[in-house]
Amino acid sequence: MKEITSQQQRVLDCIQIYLNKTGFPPTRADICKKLGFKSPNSAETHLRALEKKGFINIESGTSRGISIVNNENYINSENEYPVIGLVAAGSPTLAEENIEKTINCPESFFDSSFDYFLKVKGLSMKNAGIMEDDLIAVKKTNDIKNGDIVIARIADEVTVKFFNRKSSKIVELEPANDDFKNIVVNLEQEELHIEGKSVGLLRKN
Amino acid sequence: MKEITSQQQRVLDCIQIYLNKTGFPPTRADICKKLGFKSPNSAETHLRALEKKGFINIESGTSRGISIVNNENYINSENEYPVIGLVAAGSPTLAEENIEKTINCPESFFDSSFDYFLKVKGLSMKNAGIMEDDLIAVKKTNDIKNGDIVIARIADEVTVKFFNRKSSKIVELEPANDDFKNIVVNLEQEELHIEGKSVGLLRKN
DNA sequence: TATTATACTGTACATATATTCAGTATTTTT
DNA sequence: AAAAATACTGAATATATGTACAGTATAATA
Repeated sequence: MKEITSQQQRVLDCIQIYLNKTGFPPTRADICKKLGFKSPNSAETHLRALEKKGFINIESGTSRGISIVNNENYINSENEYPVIGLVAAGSPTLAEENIEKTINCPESFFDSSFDYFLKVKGLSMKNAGIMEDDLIAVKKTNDIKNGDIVIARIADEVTVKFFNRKSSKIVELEPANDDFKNIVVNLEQEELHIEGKSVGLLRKN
Repeated sequence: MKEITSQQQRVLDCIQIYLNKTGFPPTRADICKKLGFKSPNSAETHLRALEKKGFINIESGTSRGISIVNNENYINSENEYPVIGLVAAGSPTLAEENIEKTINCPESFFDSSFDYFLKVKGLSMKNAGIMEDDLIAVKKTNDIKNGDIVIARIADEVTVKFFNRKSSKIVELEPANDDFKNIVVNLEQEELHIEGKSVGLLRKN
């Protein structure tokens, strides 16, 4: 890290003091007011210099987008995961690829990483403990083993089922409910898309 | 300080997370993007409500002029919740009040706040989609309605069941599995402790 | 029953703000 | 001696942003 000048130090201090006082960073104009500059460009050039020397980060195009570079730790592995609605999982139908809402959840929440939550409709996986409106944590992957719970798509019909490869050509998608039948897919005749597999489940009640 | 709603908690969490990540507060649009709102006014009204309740300060006319009010209650949005093992939920037996591990989870994760995760043994609640090793989010409360899934204790036997008050003296604890029978509790003869109720469920697979 | 609080979408607009360009001047580095 | 960095003023502008206004809908409260 390059050497800081006394004026740049004043600007850096000013940012820190402003942050302590208000909880958010100053604008260029705020810095000018505090340090007696008459042009916002005075602050701007100092900020650029501080950024170049590694004392701060500036988020371009963002108001008050100044952050003081702190030597260490951001323990931040938080993310907003989208919740996508599956219209009917009983007899599989069209999936609405609409984000209903998002859920904040640590990245390491399930044993494996995942990409989104799928809201289940229907009871075809009832005996696997997957009920209506449950949220399945879906990981987009093609690494599927027999017995995995997969989110499968045939044409534009999406369904949640157990995966079971019978042969190189035949895959069976098995429900966990006696009221539903196995879906036998002949890969030579139909195209089977595996959207992903379940790595966890979330229920709010 | 007034009570915060779950949506307001999500907004508050969002602000804290954004602050941790960037070093400055989010705009209304940032909050909308993170939480899936489509109108900046959604964020605005939540912010006004949070300000009114004393959780944040808003500097009027100031971009990103949000600061979280420093209070003891609100440490962080995230918390480590203990996972407690329930030895056998089939025929209810002793509960090991040992913390197996902890899980990091936002406070606002379920629709209601909760106190710990209970790891389920047995399949007595199978038809309610509660399977072996599932984690039930338990809220310690005595505010129980018929149909709630409760964590009940009779003497030192703990079990998860549907709650059903039959009369002032009789409570039935109902399993969700035909292989199990109802537990009829005569409150005049036996002491029934309600440890809490289920407000959510978490499964890792 | 009326009212308030909550929880949103959607549009619009004034202004807060970042940022560029054009200068001037001094100091430091190459 | 030339180039680059520092340290400013001043004006201009595109856009980032707060915020008001107009709706819709549901739940809680008085």
